[in-house]
This record gives sequence, structure tokens and C-alpha cells, in this order.
Amino acid sequence: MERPLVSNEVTRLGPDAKFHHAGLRRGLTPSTLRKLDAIARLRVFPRDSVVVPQGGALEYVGNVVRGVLRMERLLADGRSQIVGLLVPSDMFGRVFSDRSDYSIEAATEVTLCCFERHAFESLVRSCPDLEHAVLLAVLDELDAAREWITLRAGATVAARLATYLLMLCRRWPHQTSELTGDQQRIIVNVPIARNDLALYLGTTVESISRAVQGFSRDGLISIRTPLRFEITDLPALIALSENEEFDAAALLTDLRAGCGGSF
Amino acid sequence: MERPLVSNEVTRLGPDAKFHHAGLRRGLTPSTLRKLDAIARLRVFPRDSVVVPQGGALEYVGNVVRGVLRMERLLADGRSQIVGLLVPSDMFGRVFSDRSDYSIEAATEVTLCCFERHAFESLVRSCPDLEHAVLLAVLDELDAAREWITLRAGATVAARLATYLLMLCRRWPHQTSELTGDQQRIIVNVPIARNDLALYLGTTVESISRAVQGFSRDGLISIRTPLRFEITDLPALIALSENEEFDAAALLTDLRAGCGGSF
DNA sequence: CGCGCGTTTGATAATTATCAAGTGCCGTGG
DNA sequence: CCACGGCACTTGATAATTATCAAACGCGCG
Repeated sequence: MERPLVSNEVTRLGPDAKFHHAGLRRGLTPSTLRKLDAIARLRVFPRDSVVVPQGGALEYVGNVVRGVLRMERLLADGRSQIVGLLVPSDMFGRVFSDRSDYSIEAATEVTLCCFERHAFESLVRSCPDLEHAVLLAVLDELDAAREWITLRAGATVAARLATYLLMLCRRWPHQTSELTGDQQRIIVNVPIARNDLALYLGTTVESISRAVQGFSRDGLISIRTPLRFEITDLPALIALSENEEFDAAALLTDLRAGCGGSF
Repeated sequence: MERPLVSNEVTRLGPDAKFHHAGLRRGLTPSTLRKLDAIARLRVFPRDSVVVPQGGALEYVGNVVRGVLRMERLLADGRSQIVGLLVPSDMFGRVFSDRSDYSIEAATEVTLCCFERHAFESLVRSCPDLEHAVLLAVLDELDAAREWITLRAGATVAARLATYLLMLCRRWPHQTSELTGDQQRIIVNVPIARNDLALYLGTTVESISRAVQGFSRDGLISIRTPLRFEITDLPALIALSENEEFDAAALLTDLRAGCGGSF
């Protein structure tokens, strides 16, 4: 499904204004910022292109400016699995390591802010404020990994899908979610297609489809387009996710509050 | 199963000599080391005690000296899930965050080297070399999380169990593994009981048991004790794990090579 | 000896993967 | 303008895997 992905909310961000390595820039001194900008290069990758090959040399690190990256691991039997998604402001690649044991690919068309790894690393070593920023970024990544783990905790496909939708709303409210006109309901824009969703949730395309249609039948969601759902019964969705950490009121107020997201 | 856990290889380490915050100490200046030691306190926790409660205040960070910690998340329906295990030299807790969304509990009796979080954080802020060490530690944690993800990639319980056993051998060769007298086969000491193993591999005690017994029937392993297996067909175990990244020869040579582990 | 705990084993039901076919949509090209 | 092919998604039937419930086993310990 090409079109909805390109025009998806997640990718419909302003021209780099806010998310241009926002995750890193925060808290840096002007001097460090200047040095950082000096080695930064914006690059655009088409959908499904490989940014970093699995097991390959890791030449670049950087952060996502626009679009979605998937970290994908290929298994011996040909199956593959998505071990994480990266959205704008997330860092990709790994500092202080020269190999990646998973490949990084473009789940949509992406714009990346790239730094040549060695140049970036020496900058990190010479600028303690940048090192601190990197530490925070890596801690975020760690949280994301733990969140992924939560995702897989769900026993059934339905539970995992519910958790995923709720995670989208909470972690990236203004990139993936909107409110209906009356501000009563949330509309979620799933940033990836069924195929990737299946790999991400550890199941198959068919099971994902059945779960989505099941939600629709049960009145939990209303399918606007295959990647755009209106959540019509938020409490039920939360109950289904088997996760106590979601709060309907908090999700809604977070969205109503202009731009109080996590960035 | 109390006894085997206490006398398990993983917990049978020398008195703090090597693993006393080894992960952090590496590369630190004597000055920083002195400051670090000044705020360090060794504490012992009995099995199943809660070191950090889920959702609770995060007062301490530190690293494991002896024993195994489990990071456990409780779900709304009462089930729980292990999101990671921490073995000697691993850091626990999270710097620069005051809540933990999972609890940290002792999977065996553990000895921890604790730092009061705020004191540790200010030390981190004032010592760039310590910050660098923390960054490396967090990167290791991130790798561990990704490895966990690999663990769950296996479609069947058998595949996940095989992957887990191989991961033990590769990541902590000298804490969990030994060689048979003729140096031909590996003996793995599983650091946790069936119950935790089930939570870790995302299945039930019964399925774990069936998988273990199945391995034994098929000649892949020989069960010495419930937590101590001799791997009798390493290549088959690797094939079963559906993971291309394990290498029988490498695992064996790694173990034969005195102490060339990852520490 | 009996109790508790961890493990094992068995039977059944629920969940999901797999295989197979069908639908709707869009862009291409006659 | 419409037929065609490709792609993403949906739907259906069947088989494999696993969770669940239930009970038994082995073993250390009081």
C-alpha cells in the first residue's frame, strides 16, 4: 500500500523544522551544535531500501528526520523479524560498535540526518555535553526495546495489536494520532503496512487482518482506511491490551493539549 | 528449587574479586574510582526479594556482583513476564529516570553493589570518564535487550529454548558453562528455575518441561539435574534455534580458552 | 512419614500458522 | 476509456502448536 504510507501523518511533518536531530540537539552548547552541524548530512532513502545491512559495516549513525525505519533481523530459515521501529528524532546505528546484527531498512520513504560514525564518535569523545545527549538517546532506545518487550507480552494477537495501537497514541501522540472533530475519539494512523505489522507483532499478515476486522466487528475501532482507525471504544481496547499502564483519560488529554508530546 | 540455585555455577563466583562493578570500573581514572568507591555499598538480597518495585521510586542503581536479578513486569490480568535477566557485572536500575516500569527482583540470592541514584548521577555529571563508562554499560544493556528479542523470535518453544541455551554459552561462557572431562561437550548450568524460564521464554512451565524432555529424548541434551544439561548434539541444537549466528566451533574454542570471555 | 515444592506427564480446548482463494484499488497500456 | 496485472488486504478451511486443567512424581525437610 504505497500511497497511504507516503501521505501518512507520521511522514507528514514540516520540513525538518522540529525533528531535525531534535533528540540530540536538546541541551547542547552552541559550540557543540556548530561542530555537529558541520558533519551532518541529510539523506533521503526510498521505501524498502537498506540503510545498514545486517552484519555489515556500520558506517553511519544519525537520527530519523522523516519517515519510519525498521530494524530487521533475518533468521536462518528465511523468515525475518522486526526488532524495532524508529520514528523521527530516534537515533539509528550504534556508536562505539562497528557491526550491526540486524539490518536497518526504510519502512517508508525516509529522510535521515547522517553522521559518519567515526567523526561522530570523536566528537562525542571531545564534547561531554554531546556524550550526555547520546547517553540519553541510548536510554530512550533502551526504553523502546523494553516497550517492544511489553508488546510481545500479550498472549493473543488481539492483545498485542491493542497494545501496539495504544503505544502509538502514548509514545508519539502527535505523529500518529489525531482527534475526531468533537474531540471525543482518537484516530490512529498506523505508520507501517500489515506486512511489517505482522513481523513486528510476531504473527502473520492473516492474523493481523483477522484481529483488525475483529476489533471493527466488536465496535472497538472503525476502519477509515487500512492504516487509519478511529478508536470507538478506548476503555475496551485498554482492557484487551492486558496492560495496566494505559489510561484513557490521560491519552485523550495528552492529545487535546496542543503539543505536549514527548519531544 | 532452592539448593541448585544457590550452588549454581552462576552464583559460585569468587568473593567479588573480578565482578565487583567490573562493567563500570574498566577505563576509569583512579580519581573517579576513588569517588565511586566512596558511595558504593554492597548489599545482599535473599531470593525472590524485591530490589526495585514496579512503578516505584528508583532510589538505587548499581551492578550485580553475585547471583541473578530478573526484571519483571506485572500485567493487568495477574500474569507476569520477565523482560530481562541481569548477571554479575550487569548494571541494574536506570540513571536519569526516577521510575521503573518493571520490578527488579532477586532470581537467586544476590549480592549487589549499590549506589544511591542521585549521588551516582551527580558523579556521572562531574566525571566524563564515568559517563563514558555508563554509556558503554547502557549500550551493553541495549544489546542484551536486542538479544532477548532474538530469543522470542523463535516460533516454537523448542526453538526459543535452544536459542536460550546457546545464548548462555556464548554470552556468559565461564559463568554458565563448563566442558566435559574430554573437552568435547558443553555442560550448561541454567541460572533460573523452570518457572522463571517459562516467563522468560514467553510460555508455561509445562511447555518448558516438555521441550526439555523432548531435547533429551531426541539426543540433543542429557539432563544431569533439572538445571544442568550436557549438550550432546550441539549442531542439532543450533539448527533448531533457527538462528544463523551461532557457531559450534566458536562456542567450544571459546570455552576451552581459559578465560577469554566477555568480561 | 507426610508435607511442600518444583518438575513431569496426560488429555482437552483454544489459538494461530498455513495454504488457498477471493476482493478492492491503483497505475499501466492497449 | 477500459481491461489487465500487481499489490495489499481479506476471508475461509485445515492442521499444528500450545495453553489450560488435572494429576502424579521425586525429593528435601521438619
